[in-house]
Amino acid sequence: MARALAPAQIDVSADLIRAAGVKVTRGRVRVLDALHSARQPLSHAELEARLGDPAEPAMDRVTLYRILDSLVACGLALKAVDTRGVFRFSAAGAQRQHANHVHFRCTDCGGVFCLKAEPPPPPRLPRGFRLNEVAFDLRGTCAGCSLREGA
Amino acid sequence: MARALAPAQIDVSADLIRAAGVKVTRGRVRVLDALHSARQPLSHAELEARLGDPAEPAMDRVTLYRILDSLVACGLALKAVDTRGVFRFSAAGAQRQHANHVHFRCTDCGGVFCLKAEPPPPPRLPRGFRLNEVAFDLRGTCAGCSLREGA
DNA sequence: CCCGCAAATGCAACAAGGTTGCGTTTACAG
DNA sequence: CTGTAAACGCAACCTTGTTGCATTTGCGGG
Repeated sequence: MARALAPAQIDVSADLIRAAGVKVTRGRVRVLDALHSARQPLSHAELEARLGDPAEPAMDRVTLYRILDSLVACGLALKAVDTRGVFRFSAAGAQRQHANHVHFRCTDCGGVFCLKAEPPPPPRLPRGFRLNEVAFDLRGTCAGCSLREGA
Repeated sequence: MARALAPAQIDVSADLIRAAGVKVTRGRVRVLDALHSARQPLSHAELEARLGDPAEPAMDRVTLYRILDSLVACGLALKAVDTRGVFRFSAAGAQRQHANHVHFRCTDCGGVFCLKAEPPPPPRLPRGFRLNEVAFDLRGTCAGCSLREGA
């Protein structure tokens, strides 16, 4: 799980970027790398913090926004908005592991829990509609919050 | 559809607010009224525009934020975030008609379609979890967008 | 009907998240 | 090696949302 920082991984990101048909720059490689090694979608602020880690020249705020936009535009990253209204970015493909899961969202603490159950088969769609993904989301109160409330 | 601006409707909002146990003010009544007569959740900016319509003193920006927060806090309004990361508010109850529907969201045009089908029974939850609402969301391309893409 | 107090309002200032314009640097094709 | 379009850095700006504080107002009780 905790993979060594082999230079090989950098090449993977670089190759992906090259294959996407855009210029390979250090910034893009670093950002895509960070997205790949993240276990959750990251906000702009979180990415900025992570990239400031090494002695690197700490990339510009605007540049990071533009890099993220370009990665989204060429299909290497995905952009979504969280419950606070902040954009979060993830490496394309990373979210596939959560597709077709059943999720439980706690309306109290905002937590998301993956249930083991398989999603039910989708109903028949009107003519011309093409299905891509199903999300079976249950909303309510999780065990922890139920307990605190009941007390 | 276009209902007359009977003063009766104002009283309905006022009564709801009073029943919720908070002070009845002109601002709250106007806002709740606007939310009730809206067909979709409204953003702060949209509400501000609608309320500026009559010769009313055009309520303060911050006051509108606080009125919305208070309506949410006492359960008369709901707050959600849209794809742009902006908060949208709706009168409580207005969305109930969409709860427990099956929805199809077009990832192309962003449109939401209500399907007639009933949502499948929810799976067994871990101990302590309390279910409140189920959302069976299908994502893909709607008929119109499929057609345009195929062309 | 008036009084008092907590709640609500208005105003100003601030903070975070995101965008635009422009001059400079850099990847990379020829 | 060189030219050029793309990417970058910087400064300024916009929108959305929040905080502090002084003033006004709803409304319960005298």
